[in-house]
Amino acid sequence: MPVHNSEIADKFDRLADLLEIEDANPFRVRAYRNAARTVRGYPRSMSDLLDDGADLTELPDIGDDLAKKIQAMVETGNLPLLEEVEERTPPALSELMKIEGLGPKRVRALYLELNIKTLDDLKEAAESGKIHEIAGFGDKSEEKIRKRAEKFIGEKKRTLLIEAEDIARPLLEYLKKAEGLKEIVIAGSYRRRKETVGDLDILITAAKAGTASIMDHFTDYDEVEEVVSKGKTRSTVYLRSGMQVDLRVVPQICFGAAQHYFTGSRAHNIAVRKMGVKKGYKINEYGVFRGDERIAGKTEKSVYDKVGLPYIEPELRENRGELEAAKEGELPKLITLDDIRGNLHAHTKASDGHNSLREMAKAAASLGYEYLAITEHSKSLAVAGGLDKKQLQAQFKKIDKLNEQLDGIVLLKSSEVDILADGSLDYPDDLLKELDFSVCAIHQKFDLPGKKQTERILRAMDNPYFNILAHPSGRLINERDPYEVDLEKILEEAKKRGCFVELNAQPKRLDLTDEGCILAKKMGVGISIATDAHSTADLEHMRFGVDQARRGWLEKKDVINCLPLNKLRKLFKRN
DNA sequence: GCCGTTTTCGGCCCGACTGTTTTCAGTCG
Repeated sequence: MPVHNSEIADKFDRLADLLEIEDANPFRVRAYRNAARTVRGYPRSMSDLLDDGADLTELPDIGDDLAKKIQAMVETGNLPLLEEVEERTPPALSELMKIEGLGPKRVRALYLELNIKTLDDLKEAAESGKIHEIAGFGDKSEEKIRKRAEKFIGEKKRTLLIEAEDIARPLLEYLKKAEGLKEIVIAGSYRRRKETVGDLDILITAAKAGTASIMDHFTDYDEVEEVVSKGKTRSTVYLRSGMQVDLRVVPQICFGAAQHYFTGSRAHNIAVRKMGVKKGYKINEYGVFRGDERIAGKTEKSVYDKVGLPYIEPELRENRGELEAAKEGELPKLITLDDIRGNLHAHTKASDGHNSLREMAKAAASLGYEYLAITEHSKSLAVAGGLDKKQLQAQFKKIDKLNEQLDGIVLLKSSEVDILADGSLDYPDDLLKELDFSVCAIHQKFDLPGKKQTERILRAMDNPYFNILAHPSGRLINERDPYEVDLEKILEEAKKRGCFVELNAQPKRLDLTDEGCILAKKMGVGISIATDAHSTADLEHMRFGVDQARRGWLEKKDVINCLPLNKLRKLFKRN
């Protein structure tokens, strides 16, 4: 079983935590964290890169030493240095650092003074009142640690973007009523449209700095459960939903610089600030400074301008090559929702959807689409009301009839055809021939070994009536891991065969991932952004798909459902 | 441990808030 990038990154992160607790050189610690970030976010697996004979030191923040360590982990699964460090410093200490308010220094103090090694040790010490006796800890610290250790449940789950929107919307409306407020924007990963967000970063500008009344208004919000910190320019709270919200208030003149700063990503910001340093500037949330002189910061564009770059869209700000592309004038012109001309994956009552053909058609037409494909499940997927041959042909007749009555939109005859365990398709060719095109997907046997799963999909693509591979990883965010599959191989073969890959826009799927999109684009495989709608309301999830596509650098030309219908039909004819 | 238009050593992004402090360390983002 090949070692995943995430496993390598986790090991580096754990090593960084433990070294930090040991009071190692902070820059060395940071080097491991940077490497973890690079590896975790890299679109191809380290194992594949090494197979191809790639030089890992060409990756950002990976030097000779870390390249060797990565190679060792790929080959043996082990990181000997981590094991060595774990011999002398209890591994569970890195868990304790996840508790709010406990960093390396305090975890170290707790360990050295009270021999606290685990969460249980910590709870016990807090209960018995031993903690406040340590130098640097007082009654308040002890009480906070006691409370937080008690309800600590480990890794905090990130929230789906669509759920974050539901939390943010009423909060935003409430905050807008604050006195003295000029502008308000949600920054952070929410603005970068990441598929999940860890917290909400809200930025407000006010006529004057240090507007205490705005902070009071914020912490008075009736969903606030706990105020973690509260200052003049920055406050943090937890809402009842569990969502952490950070609010920052800056003067209006700093809006652009602050927006840039709080939108991140961290890696992108650090890289931009480094570029500023080279030019003799200091960049922070208040602006761009040359010495004491403030030379930019009113708009984000002015910040980029000072480091010699064009404006970079928030979705690209991950330090995944956007700065280099910007320098070269090669930034993509990102796709927008308006570029979408149709939707190639939708269900009706005939299988497991909630609306009729006509209702779906009308809803799609009202979104301005030229076409909507009806893609009921195929016969093997009985749990989802899969259609047999007769039922499918009956539905096609209905579609033909409805198409005669519809104006401005065309329903396409399709099906979400199951890819069976052996790689064959769930309908015979003579039936598949009747489809305008097919959307093919895996719905069972998720746990095949990677090689078999990949072969299964390749075998399916051999069928000349295979057009689009739906939700290619099968993952459900926070619920189900992706199945083992060699995406690069699949994309390579899809390109050869004239097949396409879906970016499923369901907020829980968003499958392809952003990194998958980057890879598909690089390999020249066309993408269908499709909602997999099971109701008329689901059709509007298209915007999440477009968000993800933008994070994946996709342009209008990379997305097949930006084409008019006549051109799209030609794409589906395989020879 | 990484990195280099200040290039193989000597730097490494930057500011706010809290608590325990008498001027700052630790933590966080």
